[in-house]
Amino acid sequence: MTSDVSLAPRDAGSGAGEPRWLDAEEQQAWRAWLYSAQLLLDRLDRELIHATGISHAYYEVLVALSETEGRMMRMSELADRCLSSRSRLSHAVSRLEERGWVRRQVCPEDGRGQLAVLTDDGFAALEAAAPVHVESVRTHLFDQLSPEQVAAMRDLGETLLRHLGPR
Amino acid sequence: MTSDVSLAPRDAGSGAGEPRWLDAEEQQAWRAWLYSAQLLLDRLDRELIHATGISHAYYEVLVALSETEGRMMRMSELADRCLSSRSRLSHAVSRLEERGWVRRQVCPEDGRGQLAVLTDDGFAALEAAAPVHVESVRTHLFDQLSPEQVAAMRDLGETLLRHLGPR
DNA sequence: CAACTGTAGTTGAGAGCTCATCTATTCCGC
DNA sequence: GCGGAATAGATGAGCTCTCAACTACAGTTG
Repeated sequence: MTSDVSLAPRDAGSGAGEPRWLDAEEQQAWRAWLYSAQLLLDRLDRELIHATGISHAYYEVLVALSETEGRMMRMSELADRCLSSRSRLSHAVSRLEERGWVRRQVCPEDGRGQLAVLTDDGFAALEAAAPVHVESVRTHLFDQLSPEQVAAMRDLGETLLRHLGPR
Repeated sequence: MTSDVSLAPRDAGSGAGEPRWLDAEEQQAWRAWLYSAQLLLDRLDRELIHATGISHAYYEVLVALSETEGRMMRMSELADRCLSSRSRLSHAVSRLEERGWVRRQVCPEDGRGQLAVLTDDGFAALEAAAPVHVESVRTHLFDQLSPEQVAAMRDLGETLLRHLGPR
């Protein structure tokens, strides 16, 4: 009844075979997953922005950089790690540059390439944001789940990643 | 090692108590969930846009309207159902109106209110999009999961919704 | 080493979202 | 039934993301 695919299935095959509609069980599972994912992502993003001024997307850029030695990374690699398009990352780095948290540097080995480098200010901003973010994740995710549910969450995520992931 | 909270915890409590950092297990679970959720939402959205020109956000508006009798709903209620802000929905409905898929109508019971009404063209667009979307959901989600995993997904989603959900 | 092809990254226009603000209407207390 | 508070929704500026060029360099082939 409450589903995104609850349109009455047409009976005459209209091109590509009969759609494989979801049954009631599947719809409830799908809806629950979709709503909870949207709400959780939204909540984490908002809390991070409210407390630190950094969106989750930008936070991930800073984190990725902070984890490399030298705190620098090629733009393309950084885009991949952040599940971001090159264009999106390029814009994002430009804005992080304006804040003084990242700077660009030509890549020595490849004249086409650019290295994004995390500045000390950027690292400091990340250090300030991390405790806030981890607390959000605890509050809205782990504190709500039993150990078995956490295991199931991991299993689910890894299963889907094997299908969806580039890595 | 590969985490968004893997910054070295400072030992001196610096204001709000020691952050409850994630351990390795938790980080893997969190990463797997986050990446898979982002990739799945992105994939579904793109496939829907590519095949039908409707983004998932707009699709949900059409679906919500199609499920009511009279195919109409108050703006606020529609916003709630779509996990959307009022402003966002107002903009969205304006664009759907331009396409001729939705029209606005003053609410009889409340002079302040507006009813969003799904037009026949809008319903037809939805009917065309639904099989495409359900096939995406099947391919990238249900086809990848065992029945036990589907049950776990539902359980997870519902648990999180009890905490996050307004409803 | 000249021409072609592929790769890395940037840019700008346009679409969608957020936030603050604004208008119109209803509800409530007196 | 009047004045103030609350509610419904719209609007516009600013930011982010996407998509389609576009520039610049690298690698490859003759």
